[in-house]
Amino acid sequence: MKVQFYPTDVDTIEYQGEQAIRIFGRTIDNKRICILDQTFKPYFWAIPKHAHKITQVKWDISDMNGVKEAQTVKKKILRQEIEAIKVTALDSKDVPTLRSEVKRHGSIKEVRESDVPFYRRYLIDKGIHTLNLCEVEGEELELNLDVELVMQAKTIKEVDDKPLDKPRTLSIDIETYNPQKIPREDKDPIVMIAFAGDDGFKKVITWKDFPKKPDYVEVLNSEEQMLERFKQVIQEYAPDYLVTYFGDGFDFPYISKRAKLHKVSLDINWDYTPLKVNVRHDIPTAKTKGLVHIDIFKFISRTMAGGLDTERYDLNSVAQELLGEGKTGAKVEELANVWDNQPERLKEFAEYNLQDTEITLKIFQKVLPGLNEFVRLVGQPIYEVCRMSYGQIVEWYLMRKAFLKDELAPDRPKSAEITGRLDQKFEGAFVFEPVPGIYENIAVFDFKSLYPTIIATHKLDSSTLSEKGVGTPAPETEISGKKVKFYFDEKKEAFIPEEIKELIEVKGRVSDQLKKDPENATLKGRRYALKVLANSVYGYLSFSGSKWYCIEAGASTAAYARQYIKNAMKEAEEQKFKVIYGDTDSLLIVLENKTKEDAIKFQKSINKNLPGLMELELEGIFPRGIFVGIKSGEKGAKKKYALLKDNGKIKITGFETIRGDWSILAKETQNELLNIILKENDKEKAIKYVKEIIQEVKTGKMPLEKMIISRQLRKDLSDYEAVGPHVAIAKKMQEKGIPVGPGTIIQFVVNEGNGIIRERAKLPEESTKYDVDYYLKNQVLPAVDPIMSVLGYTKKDLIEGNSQSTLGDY
DNA sequence: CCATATCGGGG
DNA sequence: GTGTACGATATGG
Repeated sequence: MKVQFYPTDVDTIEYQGEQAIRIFGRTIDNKRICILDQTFKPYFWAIPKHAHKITQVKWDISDMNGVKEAQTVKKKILRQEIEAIKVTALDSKDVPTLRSEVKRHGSIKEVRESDVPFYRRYLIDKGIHTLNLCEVEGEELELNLDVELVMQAKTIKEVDDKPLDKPRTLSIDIETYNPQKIPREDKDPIVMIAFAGDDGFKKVITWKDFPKKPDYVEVLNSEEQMLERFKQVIQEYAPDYLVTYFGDGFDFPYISKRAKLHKVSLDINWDYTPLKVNVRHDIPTAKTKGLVHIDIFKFISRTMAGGLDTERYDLNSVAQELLGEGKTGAKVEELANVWDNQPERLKEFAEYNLQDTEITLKIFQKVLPGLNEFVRLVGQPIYEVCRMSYGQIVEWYLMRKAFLKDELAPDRPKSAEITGRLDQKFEGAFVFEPVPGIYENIAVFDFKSLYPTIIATHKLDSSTLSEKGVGTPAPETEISGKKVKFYFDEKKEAFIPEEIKELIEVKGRVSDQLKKDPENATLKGRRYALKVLANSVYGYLSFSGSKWYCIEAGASTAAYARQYIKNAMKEAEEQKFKVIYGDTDSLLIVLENKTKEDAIKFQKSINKNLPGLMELELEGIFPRGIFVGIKSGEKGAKKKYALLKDNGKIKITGFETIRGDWSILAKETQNELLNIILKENDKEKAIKYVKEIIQEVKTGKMPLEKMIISRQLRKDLSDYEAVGPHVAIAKKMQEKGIPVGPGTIIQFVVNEGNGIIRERAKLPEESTKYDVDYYLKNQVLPAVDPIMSVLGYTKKDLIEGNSQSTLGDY
């Protein structure tokens, strides 16, 4: 029989005594399907030291244990033809031992592609992209799986590149008992779980009854029963995708732990095995089989981050930006108290819980076209693509391209190799040191895809890297302090530069299509995915873990970039523009008595002389901007400025009070100050505002809650060697019998008195008087001083309340 | 300066 | 899973 289906997840299982490929998906008539493919065999490549001995080596390998077959095949390494031995193994489990044995053979130089996970190899070789329509031919099988159809594949192929467009999706979210804010897995139960489905399905399950229950609420008798029901709801809904916001890091580890305590088996996988939370180093991931767990936070905070303005990636901020709506209603800090003492208010929390799943679902649907494009480009399962770092995205994209071009990929470097690479540092981007100040009418220019266009235009990678004097020299640069100059032979065929060139060209075509259809989400996602991929290749070339590592190309790319940006600056100055800043690929000039047309003329004059795909763009004209100094001196800090946009929003770069370990006081003050300066352009108001704040701090009138600094315990108290303020407090809490442990957030206020900080740090409720000096010196001044010194005020001016003595400096 | 610790997301 | 991988920044010594 023949069936058309959309594959959603692929892995390997043991079947009939050997490793088989297992594909889960959804058929075109909407059934869940599982396909087993035993026809595909694992293989890797062995490269002989001497080409003339290849036949003998091939026979030696054929005789090794676990070898199904060894053949010589013409392939390419760095685009040069070679003869390689394809070693086909009987079973993928045998590959690691077989690989070592082949490596030990005296006439073998190296092995390649021996570390490609079996199912990834399968997808690449079969030309199958998950989510794209495929056709399988084979027999129906009887297996105990939670799907409507099981098949054993004879043949399988991709038939269309239109992806599964309406996956059945269920979003989930838990609420936990939280007397100490961050809940403790072993002590604090889950009190509610919400679900939202793409067909409008909504449900909240809990285990405490309360009045005025909405219809979607179902009350169970205990946490244990709620967990059983949780499982059931998922099985009944039978989604393709199970979507969470930070489910890898919170919901699933928590659910897993609570289920274990109650001895509930979370067998929601389509093969009836339980959900598994893998912890590698510090980072947990929750893997399901069949249905795919998509932690949308992971994808948004990593891969989409470059396309978003938000500085924070909490659900509310991301919803604000992507949906234009945020969270409303209950305050989650009150949940523990309401659960214990005010069950009549639990309705608010059921609504809150449901809202989180609905927002998560909407965010997922909003970013899905983009995510789909990454999956199509990378060609690996969506579960993995949405968790990939940039390095992996590039690497698996290149792996597919390498296969199509007969290029043999190197194995990943071993740890000794990685350590060696990490020690090699090269000179990075050029950053112009700005003169601190406030500027008006700032024209911002950008080299469009600077690094990718340099790599493609000058053909920089290991396939063109040549010895001294052969080919074209890249600009001189430094690696680990040594001056070096590399040569790249542009006449040679280049692997990575040609792939980049193609990416840039495809992106250009997508941009053209977008001009005709500007709101097309698929096209927007495609353009973004292409951009991210192209921009990541530079990092990939010099990333210590990469297969196609080439520090010479990385260092030379940066060297070319410095040359281009410096030349553009020089040219701007020659055309009598005032350059105020430049960083990597951008150039900021003030228009002064010139016009936008002059700026465009400058841009054209640069573009006339740029080779290949390179291009300078005018990003826009910003009405006002501030550049701050390093200390209160004259030198400008690099990468630390704020620009006022046309739409009145402020684009902040490099100011660091966003982190939670600053007090609210520092954050609010800095924000308000930037607003006064950039929007209102009122220096008098700025100094007045800062002085008022400082005065309020000095006189002790600032509310204590604005002084709270939060820090989280990350390990058991006994494991701390260095005792920071929050550790000291936690120890005291423990002595009093208050439970503290990993995850507990310690809030403290630094109080007046003698001794070092940790002796004066106290819990907010035990604090009497905050330490004026500490807050001025460590919170308020670091936040405002760099900005105020631009206006000509020294720290002294701010603290002593003198008049603006050094205004002349400005 | 280097080594170690913390944050982020979640409640 | 044909494994062994966060990335950036602050603080302590």
